[in-house]
Amino acid sequence: MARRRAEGLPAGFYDRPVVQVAEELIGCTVSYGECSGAIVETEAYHDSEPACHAFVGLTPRTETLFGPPGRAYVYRSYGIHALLNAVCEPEGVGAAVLIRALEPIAGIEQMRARRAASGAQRLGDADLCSGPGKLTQALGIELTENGGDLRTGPIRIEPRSEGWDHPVVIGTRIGITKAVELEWRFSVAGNRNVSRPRP
DNA sequence: CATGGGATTGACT
DNA sequence: GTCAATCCCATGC
Repeated sequence: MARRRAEGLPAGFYDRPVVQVAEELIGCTVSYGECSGAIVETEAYHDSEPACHAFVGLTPRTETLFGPPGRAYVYRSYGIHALLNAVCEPEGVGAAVLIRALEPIAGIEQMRARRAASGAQRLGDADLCSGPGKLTQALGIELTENGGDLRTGPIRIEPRSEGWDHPVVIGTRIGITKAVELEWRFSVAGNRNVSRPRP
């Protein structure tokens, strides 16, 4: 059997309940330009709960969220950071998985250079992509990538490599003020790239 | 058209 | 532990 080529996840992967997709994205690979990393932390958001941007309904901002699954939703947070999400569930449902942290795989020196250019002082490997704002900085992802197809790029998400076997920890989402009780955060147990606070 | 609030990070007490 | 930086956009007048 031919070795699997690096290619996007199947088209139907994202067209499922967002919490399930969030868990299964752990271990998958995000790549952009020369840089790539394994997803070690995610959170799910759904228009049925108030922490989700799509809770307010269809607006210019949430257009991507309500669009077809498998696209990138990139938005600016706190006026400073770009945050990367994977749109899920059928078109017409506003749901997405926030990619919160990566374990760097390729392009590490470029990641370090970009993080340094953004003013970061701590630049160990575990400081490059250990947060949703950090990883977009490190990869150089901007708001212009909003709406891009995650199967074909420029931002691409690829399946887990064979033999991925790390326990996943479930917990509550971080940094939100509404629907704080939902346990929709997933992370790789003990991984140093997971953002703080660790579950 | 004015206002206010963030799915964050880094620096500082 | 606290706090400011800084942009987009939803909301309300």
